[in-house]
Amino acid sequence: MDKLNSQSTELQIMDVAEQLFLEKGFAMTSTTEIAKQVGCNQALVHYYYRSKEKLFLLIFRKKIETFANYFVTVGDESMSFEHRLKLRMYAHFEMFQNNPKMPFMILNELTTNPRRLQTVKEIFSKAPGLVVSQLEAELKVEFDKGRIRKMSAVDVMLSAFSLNAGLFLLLPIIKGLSVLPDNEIKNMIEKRKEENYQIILRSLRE
Amino acid sequence: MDKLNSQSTELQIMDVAEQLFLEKGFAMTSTTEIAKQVGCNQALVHYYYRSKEKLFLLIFRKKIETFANYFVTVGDESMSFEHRLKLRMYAHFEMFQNNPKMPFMILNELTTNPRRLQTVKEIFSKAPGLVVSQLEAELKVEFDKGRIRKMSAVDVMLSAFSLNAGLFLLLPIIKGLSVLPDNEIKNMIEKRKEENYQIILRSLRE
DNA sequence: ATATAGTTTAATAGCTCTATTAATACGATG
DNA sequence: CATCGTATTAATAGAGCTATTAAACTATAT
Repeated sequence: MDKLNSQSTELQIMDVAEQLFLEKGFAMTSTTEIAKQVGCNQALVHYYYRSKEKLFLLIFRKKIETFANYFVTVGDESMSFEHRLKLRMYAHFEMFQNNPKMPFMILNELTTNPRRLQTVKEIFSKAPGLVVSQLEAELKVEFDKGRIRKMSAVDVMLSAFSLNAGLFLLLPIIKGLSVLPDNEIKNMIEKRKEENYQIILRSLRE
Repeated sequence: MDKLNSQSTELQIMDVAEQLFLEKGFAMTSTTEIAKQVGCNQALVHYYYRSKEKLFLLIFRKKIETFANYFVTVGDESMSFEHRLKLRMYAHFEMFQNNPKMPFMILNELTTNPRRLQTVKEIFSKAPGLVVSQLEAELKVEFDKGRIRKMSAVDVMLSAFSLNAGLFLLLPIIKGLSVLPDNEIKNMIEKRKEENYQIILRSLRE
């Protein structure tokens, strides 16, 4: 193995682990495989991170926090409702673009291992219904102006989330079934960013 | 263990396996656990189904076929475009309602184990682009009438799929975070069926 | 009652995985 | 160069898992 790697072994382990956990999930990834891919002894994984679980939680927490942080993006009071909606939708989408495998990892771990919901609860406890009630208020203002139909913030968020996450969840399958040539995929993703915003916007129109 | 169960052990094993595979995925489910939950010896699982992989594939194929079959639902020529769209969206949604854990299982297995894409290809090879081109044609008719904006069938299907599957993928998390009281969940699901149809319909409006 | 086919069990081989331990190599510092 | 802390390795305990095998059980037909 080339030991010319600039990074410390400790960080390399973390990086490789992140890749593998994202790709195949906690259960399907072994510390042996991580070590092999780093090119070091398997004991080193435990030397630095004690246990597979602890190493995983480090990475998982980071992802959840990235995810949670997105929610603070609010936009400016002066902007139109449409503009603010667009900003949010784009920010959400771009977070997934930068972490395309995050949605699957989070979904996978929370579904197969419900115990992990606790971790999420803790991290989200800070800003829980705050975002929802914020959006709720904005929707009410627009509704009172007669600009949009009556719709709950939870519903809007659920739709937006499904559309954005859905694309990235399906991406490996789309690629695998080679429905689209590789070079057009990037294209398609970029188009879906605007499309998803449009869908949410139109779904609100009276 | 009560051996008064009406079903044969062979079928019981299949049923329990289906539950567990749906719940926790292939990797996280052991034949030992299946046997324990059935109340029989672990060797029986292999006696009837040879290997864990073969047992899994039996179940996985069934799910994929259920999924693929939905696509044939077309609707009547005489109906309006809206009506046909509604029929399809509802059929799709109801298939998920009847198999709420199917989306996760399929997604999980195809993502963590790309080798399984082959299985899907085989099953889908029968009616591949047929459904897409069918919808494409219908969209063109409506577009030519000036009733809807220009949009590709793939885009529409991706959106519809994301919205419908998204709800059922998120359900365990929504329940786990106890965002909603248990009795209101059924309510919410039923509302989302119409809502998702509305979203797709509105996304098409010129 | 005995033979026979189909079920079920206990035991275990063989594998892989996590985690630990003790020994060794490395590298900086005094 | 001797020392000391850190990094790394080999070896292995201990657990769980899949799959196989041979023996035991059960029911049914002759």
